[in-house]
Formats: sequence, structure tokens, C-alpha cells
Amino acid sequence: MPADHSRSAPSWRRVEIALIDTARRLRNAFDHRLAELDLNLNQASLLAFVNDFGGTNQTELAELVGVGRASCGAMIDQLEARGLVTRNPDPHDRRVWLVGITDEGSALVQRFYAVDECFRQEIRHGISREERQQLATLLERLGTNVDAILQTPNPQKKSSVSDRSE
Amino acid sequence: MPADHSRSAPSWRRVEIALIDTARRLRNAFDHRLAELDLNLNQASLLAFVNDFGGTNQTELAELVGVGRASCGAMIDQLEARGLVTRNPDPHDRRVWLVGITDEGSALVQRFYAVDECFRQEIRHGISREERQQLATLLERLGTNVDAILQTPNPQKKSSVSDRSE
DNA sequence: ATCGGACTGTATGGAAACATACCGAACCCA
DNA sequence: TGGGTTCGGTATGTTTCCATACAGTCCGAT
Repeated sequence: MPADHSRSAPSWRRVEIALIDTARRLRNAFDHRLAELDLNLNQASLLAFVNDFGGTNQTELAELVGVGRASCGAMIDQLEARGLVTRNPDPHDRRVWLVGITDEGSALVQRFYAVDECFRQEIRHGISREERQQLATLLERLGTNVDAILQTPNPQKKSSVSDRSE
Repeated sequence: MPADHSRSAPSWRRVEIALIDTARRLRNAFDHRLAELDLNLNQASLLAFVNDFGGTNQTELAELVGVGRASCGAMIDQLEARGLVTRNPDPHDRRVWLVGITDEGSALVQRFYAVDECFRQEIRHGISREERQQLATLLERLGTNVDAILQTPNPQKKSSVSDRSE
């Protein structure tokens, strides 16, 4: 536990780090609760997306969940092996799989919703709706700034040969 | 990029998920910038802690940075191999290493501070000091709730064989 | 003095995610 | 009708982290 932070807040350790740290613990707590369903948060998210949206290809799912295409494929492998989702060929494009939910998967999503509801209730203890709204707004703006940075090549990169064709 | 979220906000996807997602991108952006120093965020944090606090044992460092002891040891191995930190025996306890910073490490921390300053400035674009303060407060409260959950054994655990003796 | 418990650091195996490279399929545009 | 480009999915290797188990050390109770 990060309990005693008497020496843990030097000048450089500010909100951004706290956000990353809180998110990590939040994810751990989420996973902890979802262990009951033998799912982690990403798997549960994927499952819920498939449940809500029906036939979805893997690349889109990867973007929605926030992982790479390879990782997403591996996740689908696992869920498919457990009989929770199915891969159906897209009649219009022989490259893509349309991922669909099974009855069993759908049932598990319902249980996920229940766990999620309970979890969220505990997490939000002492935090008002307005505050959550503010939080969402701030996160949105932060995300915008972050994306701007990620799209910047880099101030000065020092990775060996900087081969830029233009 | 999570760009087009036109279908990415079903009923269950709320603030908590947005927080985790934003934190992930924030971390990526941070690492992206720190690549210039051949450091990731955890390494930089560790280095800064050692720089600010001097002789610190590994377990304490692990808690401060927010990783396990084993991971922390591995990180220190790397930093030590690069001549950025040193392991000195504790005269009072032969189990512990007191991790100290080298001149080279201290110099790198200064560069880290510079990168961090610049990064933070970009990240905070359009976000006022009061809003950051609010954000910090909310994160603090969220963290408290999360810790409460993590300390709860679990509602109903179903982890196969919960063997105690062997 | 010594025994058991608690703690520090390390070794090991495994999970999750990424970046990269690749193959086949689809698309585009002459 | 071709040929180059783009795109979906997968294979591969690496990185990072964790959980567990272990050896060495300290400390307190007896």
C-alpha cells in the first residue's frame, strides 16, 4: 500500500503521476473483482463491446478496447476457446472475421454488468455526480493534449540513425 | 488512436474506464518523450527518488515507484549497469542495499527534470491550476476507495484449489 | 544461546502487451 | 486487366511486470 507518502511527493511528482498511479490501482481493483468471472478488464470490455455491437472486426475491436491488433487477436483466441465468442467470416471481405457473442458469452456479460455496477458503487463513494462529470471533462482535455504529443515525432530523437525520407 | 468514439460509449463505459484509458496514453506519451534519455517513466521515477532521498533500500523504492520488489531489483540492475546508481551495503543490516545516485545519474535526473517540465507544460494546456487541484483531490479520494476494495479479500472467490499447506 | 517468525533481496516461470514483419485479400487507378 | 498500395489478421521476438518460492539476515521470546 502506498500509505505513508511522507517522503513520496518530491517536487516533480505531481498530478500526472498521481493519475497514472491511481489508474493502475483502479485497474488492479477491477481485475481483482473480475477474477470471480475468470476475466480481466480488457477481456470483459471486449466481450461487452461484442455483445453490444454484434458483428465487429478485430481491428475495430482492438481500437475500442485500446490494445494492438495482435493482442486483440490473442484475446479473441482465448474467449473463442472458452466458447464465449465466435469468429464468422465476413461475406463481403474474405480477410476479416466478424466476431459475435454466444449465448454463454452473453450470459457472462450480464454477470459482468452486475459486478461492474457493484464495483462502481463502491468506487464512487464520496464522489458526487458533478465531480465525476468534471473528472470526465478534465480527462477528455488531458487526452487531447496527450494525443497531440504522441503525434509529434519527437523534439530531438537520439535513436541511432534518424532516417527520414523527406 | 481512440479517435472516433461514435460507438465506443455504451452504458457501462464510464469515467473509471476513461481514467484508465487516459492514464495509459499519458504513460505512453511520457515514455515517448523519455526515450530521448533512454529511460522509461518507472526508471526515471526511481532515479529521481534515489536522487532526492539518497540511500534508500529496494523495498522502499519499489513501494514509492509502485512496482513489485522483483521488478524494482531488475530495474536497479539495469541502472547500475549503466553506471547511474550504486548499491552500497547497509552497515546496520547486511540484507539491504542502500541505493545511491552517481554523478552521471544525477546529471541524467537533471535532464529528466527538463523533459518533465516541458512535457507537463504541454499536457496542462487548457487546464487551470484549480482544475488540476480538483483532479488531484478526486484522484486521492478514488485511490482511497480503491485501496479499500483491494484490501477486501473478495466477495466470492472461485480460485480453484485454495491450498494452504502444500 | 537459540529457535521461530518476519523481512530483504533474488531467481524463476508465466502473463500481457508491443513492435515488427509477413501473407493473403481487397482496393485503386490507370 | 494488370500492378502497386493499402488493409485485416497472424506469427515472432522482446519487454515489462507479477506471483511465487527461496536463501540469507535480523530480531524477539524463551
